[in-house]
Amino acid sequence: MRDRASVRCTGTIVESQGSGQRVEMQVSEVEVLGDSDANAYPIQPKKHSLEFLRENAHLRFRTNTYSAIFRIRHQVSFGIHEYFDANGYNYFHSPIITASDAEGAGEMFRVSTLDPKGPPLNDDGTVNWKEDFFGAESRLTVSGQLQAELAATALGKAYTFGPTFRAENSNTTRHLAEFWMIEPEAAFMDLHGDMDLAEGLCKHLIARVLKNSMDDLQFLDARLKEEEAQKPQAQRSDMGLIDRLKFVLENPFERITYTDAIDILLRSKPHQKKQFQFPVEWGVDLQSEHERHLVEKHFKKPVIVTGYPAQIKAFYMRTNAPGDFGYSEKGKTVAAMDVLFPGIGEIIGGSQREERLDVLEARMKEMHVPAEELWWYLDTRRFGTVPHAGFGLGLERFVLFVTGMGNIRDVIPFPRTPKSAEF
RNA sequence: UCCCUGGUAGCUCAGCUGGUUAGAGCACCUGACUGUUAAUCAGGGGGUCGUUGGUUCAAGUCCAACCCGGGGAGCCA
Repeated sequence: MRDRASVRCTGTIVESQGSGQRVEMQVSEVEVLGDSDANAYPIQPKKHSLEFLRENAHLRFRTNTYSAIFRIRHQVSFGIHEYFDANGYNYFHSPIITASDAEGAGEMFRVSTLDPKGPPLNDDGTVNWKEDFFGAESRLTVSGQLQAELAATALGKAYTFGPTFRAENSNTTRHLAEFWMIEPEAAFMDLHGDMDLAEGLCKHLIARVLKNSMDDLQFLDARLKEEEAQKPQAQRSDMGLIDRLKFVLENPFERITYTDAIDILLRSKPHQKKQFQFPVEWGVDLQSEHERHLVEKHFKKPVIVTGYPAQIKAFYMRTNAPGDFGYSEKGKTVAAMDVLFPGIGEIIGGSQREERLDVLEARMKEMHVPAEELWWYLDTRRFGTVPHAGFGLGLERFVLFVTGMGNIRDVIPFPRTPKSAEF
């Protein structure tokens, strides 16, 4: 029998004489169920780098770090259903394959059964997609939101929770090509309700993990402290993992408008000392450095930013009028909201949707979104339209926060990223 | 995709300005010892130095291209 072998032992549990353990087993019989060649087995009984374990993703669950992470991931996933079910939301399955490329959330993966070496061609030399499996160009979904809106106008409250795909060449610690997204959508809900829902969900999930996964959290907390101890003093965070979760749970998220956020940034030290790399002025999108300043330096807690300029946001977001939350004299804004978390940045992006057909169509034209392809979506506005709102929460980003891990590839079992789809 | 950084034994890494047979700790194998739990002691095996090409009498070391990892940025969840 060698290290890492799987065994079945028969014996007696007795009080242990050793330190650091209460009981031990005095074995009378050992059966080797599966031996293991310790020479060939990649995971050694020692501390491995996360990079190395990532290359052995098929075995990394066997380490205490990853088993803790994936137990917590389960708690979060289960808690999502628990929260929405308790609040009257219907779990709605949006499609994974879609024939529309106008969802507007990013580059898409093509789905095809055509032979790439010699696809059927039209007279003008372009590929004849009518010959393809679905009779049209089809792709993997980047968002279930449009379908969730259909569900909301029927069921009242609905949420999707499924895999989502982005073919963006993003190489960061918080992007995946395949990730799991939660997208609630509710009829008769405005942006305030949307924010309440988002904050309520985050807090429910944190509370659930604190309740059900304390052992794993303590392990990850200790792991994090060890890691922090090797960093220079200035980069260490003042709170441990569990303290951080409790803090977020017990304090209201800060809610500010984009216009106020810009004002805060303009008055901030880093701006006055010209330490920001990107310009701060009304109309530009908030960069990571700006979000970090607001969340980690200025407010020191999760922040919800609302009322972004229309030109930097998606076509389906509701245009603000005077008196609306987030309206600004400085330019056209929409009823959008981003929830920003410390260390991660945007964890939720949502909005009240544009329910007025004429306004929506004008906006689509302005942003070159092909209305013909989305005729079915526009039907929600044609036939008994209703004010409604929703958001998208990235499951892995949330798990990142709850586990205190630094790389999104470590909180999904088999990460799919540019140049990497093994296992 | 851009910027920075790295790729040397199974793992973590050392290898100064190019110079003979490339090192350490851990892991592994053999033996000894042991109420051990990061055991200990002695001995042993193990590397085409990311790939390809170039410079040179000589390349792990210098140059170029490419591949892959890590950090940051953009796109966003």
